[in-house]
Amino acid sequence: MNLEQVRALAAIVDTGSFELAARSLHLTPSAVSQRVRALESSVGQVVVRRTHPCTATPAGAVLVRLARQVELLEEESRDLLGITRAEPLALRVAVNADSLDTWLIGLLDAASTWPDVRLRFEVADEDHTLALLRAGQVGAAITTESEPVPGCRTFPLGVMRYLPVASADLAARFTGPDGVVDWAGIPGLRYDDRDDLQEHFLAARGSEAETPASQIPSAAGLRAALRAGLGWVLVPERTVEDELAAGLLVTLSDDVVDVTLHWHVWKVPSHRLDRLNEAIARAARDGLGPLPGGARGM
Amino acid sequence: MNLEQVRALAAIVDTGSFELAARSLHLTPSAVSQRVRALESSVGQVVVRRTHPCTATPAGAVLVRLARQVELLEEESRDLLGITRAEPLALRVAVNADSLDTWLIGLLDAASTWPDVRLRFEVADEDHTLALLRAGQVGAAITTESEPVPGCRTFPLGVMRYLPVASADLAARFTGPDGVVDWAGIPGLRYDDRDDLQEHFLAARGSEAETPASQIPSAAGLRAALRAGLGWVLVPERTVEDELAAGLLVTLSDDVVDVTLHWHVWKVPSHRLDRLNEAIARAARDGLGPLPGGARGM
DNA sequence: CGCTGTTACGATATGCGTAATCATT
DNA sequence: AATGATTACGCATATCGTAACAGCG
Repeated sequence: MNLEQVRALAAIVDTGSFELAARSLHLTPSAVSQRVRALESSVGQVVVRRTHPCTATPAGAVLVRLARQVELLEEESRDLLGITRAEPLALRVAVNADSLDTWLIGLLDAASTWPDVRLRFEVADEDHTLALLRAGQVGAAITTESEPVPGCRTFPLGVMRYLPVASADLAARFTGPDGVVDWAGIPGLRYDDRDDLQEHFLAARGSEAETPASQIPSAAGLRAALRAGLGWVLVPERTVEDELAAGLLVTLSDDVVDVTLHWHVWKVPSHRLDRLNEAIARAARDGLGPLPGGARGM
Repeated sequence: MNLEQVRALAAIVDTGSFELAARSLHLTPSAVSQRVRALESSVGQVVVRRTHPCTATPAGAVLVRLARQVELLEEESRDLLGITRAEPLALRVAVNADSLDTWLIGLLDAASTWPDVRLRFEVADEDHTLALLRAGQVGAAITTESEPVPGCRTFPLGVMRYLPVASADLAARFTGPDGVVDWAGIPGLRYDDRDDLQEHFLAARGSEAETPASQIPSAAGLRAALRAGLGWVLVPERTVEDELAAGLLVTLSDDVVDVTLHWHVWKVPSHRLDRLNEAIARAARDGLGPLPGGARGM
């Protein structure tokens, strides 16, 4: 198996097209096409879907992961040999939007001092982060599932607590004299159409959850809408602590939603990954709630 | 960094010479020499000592490990793609002689059913197994130290118990009427010149251990010499259970030497390594004593 | 019809083998 | 001297680029 050809495949999946891949490899599109052709004939399977953007087939995903892991090993060796490359290595990490908006910010401070890596966060739904990891597209992922992934190490990060909040006046408008919220009537907000957390919350409260919630796929936008009284939303506790204390926002219920987050990462020996693991664990310790079933470190 | 060149280096270290490496790569010695030359000029360091046999320099060791780990990843990908190569992959493991003679035999039964790997045991002194692992020469090692190796995973295996034994008549000859053994007088046996276990045992008993022990670097030979009454020796308990029960051999003291063994293995995602880890853990569970400080699984 | 991937074909250059040379024992 | 690594050199072939072609939106 020719690893240069595998690299070409990875570049295509990275850039999304043969043309951009050729540019990044300092080659012509023709050469890239020929490399992929040779690779496909050697493995006997189609490795890339010629779509826009180009995507890896299941067979291609295996090879993409191979390319990335070899790249990591190679950089590790280069470090040990004292050969420093000009460009830092890209570490792709799949995360959910809420994490990136909240506790992962603590990681960025640490990461800013790493000269040899460039973090590439792929924001995805919690379910989809695992798919990206399986596909070899990312080297690590934050998930809600602790189900292990082949070739990966897993450790629990902590609990992210969501509170049902709304602006004080909106809450007052939809709260009865008995202090019970009219869940079916109060307008909802949500980040994107994959946000099933809120639907579960509503379903558990008898509301059939067909409430057409406003959709604002921006953390800042969502908070602004929240403050403006456009609707209620389940948000990470940390993001609204100040507003709650100031009385601008109120919780609609004492119930909370606790989501346990897990870290999955390639089992490849790399000090870059080790350092990332440590920093992630630290950021989680600082920014997430403790684990439910007794403390277990990494 | 050209991985074909790195492969050539690994082949040289494997075979011990440029010529044999060329044969194994289906090339001429000239081509191998040129590859190494190109590699050395690209990393700016000498990677192999032109001795007999050829050995890797520190820089070369880094690259050899890279080659082996990439090979493992590549095979893993090939498995996932359903491409089975003709020749199984060589997994190199550094072990101490005693383990290979005793509890590791249980592993061989399991390993015989693996069509895709060929185990290559490198027998070495316990201290040297770690060196082989660090050098990238082997992918896993059994050691007496739990000190972690960068890029490796470690778990404890269990305790190997050594008994001081001798033939019944030799024991009788060097045991006083008070039942105390004349450690300074009784002749000793040992496997090889690295066997410091016995010297420690003697030193702890006041004997200054300059006893010129007979040296028999063969497990079968050592046991034959033991039965023949040539000397006493510290041997793994399991190897002499039957003879002790039959009264052919006797223990010279109730004191035992317990050595805790540890497993170190590359942190590379490979189902071959995972399977090996499991089998090792199982063999250790069956063939070694339980861990001293409370049971902790892998 | 423009965009992007593929193919045909000529050009080049990487890298091999042959054979002579050098070093080491 | 013999063994094994290196080097000089010519050559083959893999691989690239150019340019024409094809599929698709």
